[in-house]
Amino acid sequence: MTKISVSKKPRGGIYSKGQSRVSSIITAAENILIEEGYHNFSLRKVAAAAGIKLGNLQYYFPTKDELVKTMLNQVIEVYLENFEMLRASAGENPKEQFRIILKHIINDLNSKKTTVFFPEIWSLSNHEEHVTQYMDAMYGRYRAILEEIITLINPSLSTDQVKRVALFISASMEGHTIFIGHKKPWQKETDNIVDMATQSFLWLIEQGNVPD
Amino acid sequence: MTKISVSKKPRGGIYSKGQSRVSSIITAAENILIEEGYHNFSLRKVAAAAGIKLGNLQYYFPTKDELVKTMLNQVIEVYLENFEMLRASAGENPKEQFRIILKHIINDLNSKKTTVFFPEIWSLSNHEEHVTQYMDAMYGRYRAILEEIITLINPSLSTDQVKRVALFISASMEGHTIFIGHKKPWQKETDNIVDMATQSFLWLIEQGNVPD
Amino acid sequence: MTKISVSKKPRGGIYSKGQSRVSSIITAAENILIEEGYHNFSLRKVAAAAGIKLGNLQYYFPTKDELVKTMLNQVIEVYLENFEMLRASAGENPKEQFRIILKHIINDLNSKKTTVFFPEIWSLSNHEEHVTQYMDAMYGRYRAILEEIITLINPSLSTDQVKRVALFISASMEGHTIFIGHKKPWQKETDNIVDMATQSFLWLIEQGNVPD
Amino acid sequence: MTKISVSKKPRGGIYSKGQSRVSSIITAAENILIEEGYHNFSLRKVAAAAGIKLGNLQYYFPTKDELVKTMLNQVIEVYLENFEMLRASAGENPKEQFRIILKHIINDLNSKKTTVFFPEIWSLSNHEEHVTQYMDAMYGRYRAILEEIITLINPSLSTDQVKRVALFISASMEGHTIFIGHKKPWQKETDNIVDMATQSFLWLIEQGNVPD
DNA sequence: AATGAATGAGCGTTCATTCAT
DNA sequence: TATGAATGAACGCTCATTCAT
Repeated sequence: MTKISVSKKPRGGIYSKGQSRVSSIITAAENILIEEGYHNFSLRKVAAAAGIKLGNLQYYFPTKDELVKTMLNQVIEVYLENFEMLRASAGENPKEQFRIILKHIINDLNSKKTTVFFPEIWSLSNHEEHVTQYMDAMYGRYRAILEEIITLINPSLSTDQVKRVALFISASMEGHTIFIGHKKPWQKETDNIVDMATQSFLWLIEQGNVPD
Repeated sequence: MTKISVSKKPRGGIYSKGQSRVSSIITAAENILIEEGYHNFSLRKVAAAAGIKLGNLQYYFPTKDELVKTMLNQVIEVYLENFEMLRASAGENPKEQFRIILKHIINDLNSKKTTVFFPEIWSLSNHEEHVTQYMDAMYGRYRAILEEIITLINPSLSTDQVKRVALFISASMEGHTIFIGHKKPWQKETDNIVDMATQSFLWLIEQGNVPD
Repeated sequence: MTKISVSKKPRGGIYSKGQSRVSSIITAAENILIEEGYHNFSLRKVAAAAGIKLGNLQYYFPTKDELVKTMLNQVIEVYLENFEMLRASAGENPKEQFRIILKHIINDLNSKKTTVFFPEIWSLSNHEEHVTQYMDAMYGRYRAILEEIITLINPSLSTDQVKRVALFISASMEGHTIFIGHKKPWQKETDNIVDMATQSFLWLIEQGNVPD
Repeated sequence: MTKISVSKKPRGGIYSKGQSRVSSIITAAENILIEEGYHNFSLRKVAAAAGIKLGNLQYYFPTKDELVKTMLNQVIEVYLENFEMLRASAGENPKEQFRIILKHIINDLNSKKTTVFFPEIWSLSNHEEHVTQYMDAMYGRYRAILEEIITLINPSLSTDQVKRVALFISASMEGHTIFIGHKKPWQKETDNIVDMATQSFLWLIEQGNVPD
């Protein structure tokens, strides 16, 4: 469960003003990415959104790549932290935990940030090596949690079987982003999707006939 | 099942020269999109890849939008035509048809074109209105086929239930693009994914407990 | 009173279809110039306005210059022909003729065509040699008519005095284009301008104290 | 007598380098406009004339419109300031003031800048809304000065009569630009034009028979 | 820490022109 | 006659980046 860190850390860590600058820049960058898409993402727009001049933005993030990396890392980190917190607070009954987590994941797809950010990451990961690494690491940690719960639900599954079914489940859920996400045509079906997902995935886990 | 057509057709009707130019431009555009991603997609690159000058490309496609629309429409059309042909030749046993179609869809994710194109479309659809329309229409036709087969497998499902389960299945399968697609880390799991998908989706259809 | 002619005549003189093509092109060109100004005047726009393809337009007018020359010549010619017809039908009393002609000239400034065309010609004449020639020839013929009438009104003026006062009068009237022309703020003052012009110019002619 | 100001100011406030850059760009722009005409006016040419790169020019003037507006505003401003200074130093005798001012205005038409700039403005004002505004405001201030003097010469004229005769006089004088301006065929007649203008306009004012 | 200034490259687009059909 | 096809140049503009202040 390796944590990915940005090679050259943004400056201004000590001073609280600089610190807040960095985070306000990241926030601005996230907004631009969400509103305009990566193909319209520019440092000038981020600077304007952050209320600073281009030159100053580039004092904190010398290159565009630096900023994008930091931003993606941040988004992913926050996303996973929330997810891990959720798992920690999900109670003791494994099947109940599973239900809660599925529900949370699927409901989260409705948020604008998730709806827009993830397709950008998927698209970028096909063209930018370092994004691929972030993404794979993210889904690794993500699946790790599913794997834990799956093992609790059906301890007779082998490690490989668990990994396989976790992969199947996580992949299947990601796919709903483009159908029930923010402003997507099937958003109102979210609860029904949760229902069908819980049923069929639990059946797959419990029934145990997973390829080995 | 409306077929979407491009409003302002590209030139090149009378002479065969123009006809082939148009298709070679589209091919070049697809390649650039696949190799570089939409954020690096430029008319100059497409023209170079097509072996013509920029000015000539813009004789056939007066605006970038025109070209992108035509290209997306083409890719989607070919994709759906293949899919519809497959369904037509899939034999008589509904469950067998379902198996074959799932297998085809999931195997298709391995191709570079599918792996790269679809995330670009998903991403673009969040920022460009007309891409949203293309995409929604495409998935509409795509699900229509699934709905037919689902009805054959379990005729006791209501229309709404059929639509719901078709949505769930198609969405779930799309999600695998980013895990088992071309050069993705779990490509070797493709067959196992087909197996798990077939099992769990068939169970969901047959067991009949779909939200209504 | 030299008549300016286009060096290379447009083709299609014999065939009536070709003939009308030329004139419909000229009409289209005039409209584009009026609506868009010379800085937005292009062969493509003219072709579109004429309802033909660019290639065909350039069959009749091989270069942009050719078209512009022909168009300007045409506009000027029609303008002068109207003016000369007016003078021919203006009655016998010289002062009355003068009044009628002033009134006609000034009223003509209200028309969109005159309001827009002439400033374009003035502007172009500062940068394009051949336009200067057209323009000077036009104003020469224009003043010739004024000179005739001025001589009739006050035969005691020398030739130079007549030329001088005709120059002063014609120049003064041209200036009103930008104030009382089509959509100009003082359009409603047109009649009052006619009144003041007639009074002061007649006084200048009759009183006879013109520099010699 | 509203002073028109440019909405989005060009950069270059703090450092003197930027300040002088702005004015050298404006000068370059004026020269290009004068030498080439607006239909040949391009940012690349202006940048080259200013001895800077295109990108740098656009750092100071983000859009072409911005530059053109600023340039026109500047030219007009300087023109009016000179005119107002002249009026302030024109002595006490109203008729003498009038003579001096007419002489100045008409002589100014001989300068290349005036000869070329004004027809460009007239032409542009027919196609670009904001140029119309600049131009109208300019002539408003211009006539205001004439109106003052006219009132002094003949106090019995009503406000409307004064405005009317000022309009007539200023319009008439503008018209001479295209005949006695820089390199125009009648440049040598300048003094005679001054003479005729002074006589006839003074007569019109003093005689008092202005439409009301 | 922040802004000003400048560059060079690339973008989508428009255009006059030439030549083949 | 008329259109199709293609080119090369220029346009206004956006951008990431560098460096001075």
